Amino acid sequence: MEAVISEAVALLDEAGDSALTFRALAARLGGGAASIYWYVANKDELLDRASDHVVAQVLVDTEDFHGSEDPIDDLRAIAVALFGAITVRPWLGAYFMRDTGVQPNALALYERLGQQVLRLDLTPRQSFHAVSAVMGFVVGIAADLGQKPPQEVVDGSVERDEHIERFADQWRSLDPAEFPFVHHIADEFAGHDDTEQFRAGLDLLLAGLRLQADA
Amino acid sequence: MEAVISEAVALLDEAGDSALTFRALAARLGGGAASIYWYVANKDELLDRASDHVVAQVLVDTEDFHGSEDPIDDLRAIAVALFGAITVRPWLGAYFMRDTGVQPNALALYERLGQQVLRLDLTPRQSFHAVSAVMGFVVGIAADLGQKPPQEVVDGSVERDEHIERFADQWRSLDPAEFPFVHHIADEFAGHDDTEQFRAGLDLLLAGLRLQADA
DNA sequence: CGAAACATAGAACACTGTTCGATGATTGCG
DNA sequence: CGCAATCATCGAACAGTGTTCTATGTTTCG
Repeated sequence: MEAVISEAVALLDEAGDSALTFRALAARLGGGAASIYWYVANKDELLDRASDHVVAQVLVDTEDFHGSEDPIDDLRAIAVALFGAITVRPWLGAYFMRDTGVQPNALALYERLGQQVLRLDLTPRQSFHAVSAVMGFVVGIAADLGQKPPQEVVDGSVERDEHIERFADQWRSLDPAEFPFVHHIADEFAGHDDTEQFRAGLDLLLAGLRLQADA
Repeated sequence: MEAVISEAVALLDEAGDSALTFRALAARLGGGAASIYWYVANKDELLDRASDHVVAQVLVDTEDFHGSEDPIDDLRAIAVALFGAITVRPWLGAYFMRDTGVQPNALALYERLGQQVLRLDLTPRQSFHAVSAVMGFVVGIAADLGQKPPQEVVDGSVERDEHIERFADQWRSLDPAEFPFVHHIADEFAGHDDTEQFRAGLDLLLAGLRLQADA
């Protein structure tokens, strides 16, 4: 049983979303496809269990992220850790938003974020909105980055830079009068780092939260 | 051609993500499934075109959202409009994040957000991060709401409240010592409004942005 | 008129999730 | 020990999917 979802995660990690098929998974486990149905009711449950399995690891990794002087620092640290986990596993983003309240470990993570917000001076409604916003932001940005490149860039990172540069060139070739902003940030886009981009947005969100807490 | 993607959008609107199949679409159009391949190379392109088609409408709806006294007000208005469009069409969220830079109308929307940010006093990098953050937040939250209820709640909104209430009850039955935050916000969750929740998070983000612009 | 471009479908293929029924393996117990 | 009951596995089949191929009509226009 543990081997089933463990191998499912491995399969997703190696070849992505579309690679997880009952027959492929069965081949890895050295058995028939129908056998998997003894452990899991359907594919949805398989994905839920796989997601929850890696979220459990995030939970472990963020175990000590509490009790620092500034609750918002803890909040940021947890969010960054979750973001990192989804960045490494793009498939996780897609299957994360669904059933946030159903998958036990996802709920625990939600709670962990919430406990930091509890340390701020906010109304219940404000804290509910704050945690939902952080969670949504992390998942949204991470899923955004989850779009895999066309079919190249499955190897070296040099080609990744080229791919992103080609994108920027495409932007630069647009009409400057009609797309002033795209031109304005084309260079930034060309040399951007995903994690830095995420942290910048997160900091905006947290700055707004701090403003609200200090009001 | 116009009829193809138009009917595809209608199909997605009526019965959701899984209802759009080549055979079902062909039946609606009164023809064979293979005929669709004359207009579109594969299903991915069909979905891209369908997405872009409705984003075009968002573009029209937000045409006048510029030039107000406060650029951030315009930014908020555009974001809310986009959020509304995805709320009405949950399928759009899932297919929105991919190829943001490829689908022309999505790029135009990105530009429209960016032009408001240009009015703020920011570095190119800051404005790049700001627009990406707003875009990611909208899509992330909207996609989060896109998870359709189990299989009920396809009709009256009364049952929706019951469904959400059952969720809240489940939360309330957790161990208060282990889940203090979940208990703290259970009532808020039970009576929450999706749009209000979104706007609250967006306002946090925009407050942080204003802080950065005024610094 | 006739050829070239446009447009349409039916049949088949490979692949997916899923079900069913039969067949082994293991275990507990009288 | 023997044997029934549970646990576990698998092959074969089904319905449904995206996609391709090839053949056939339909329109356009020189």
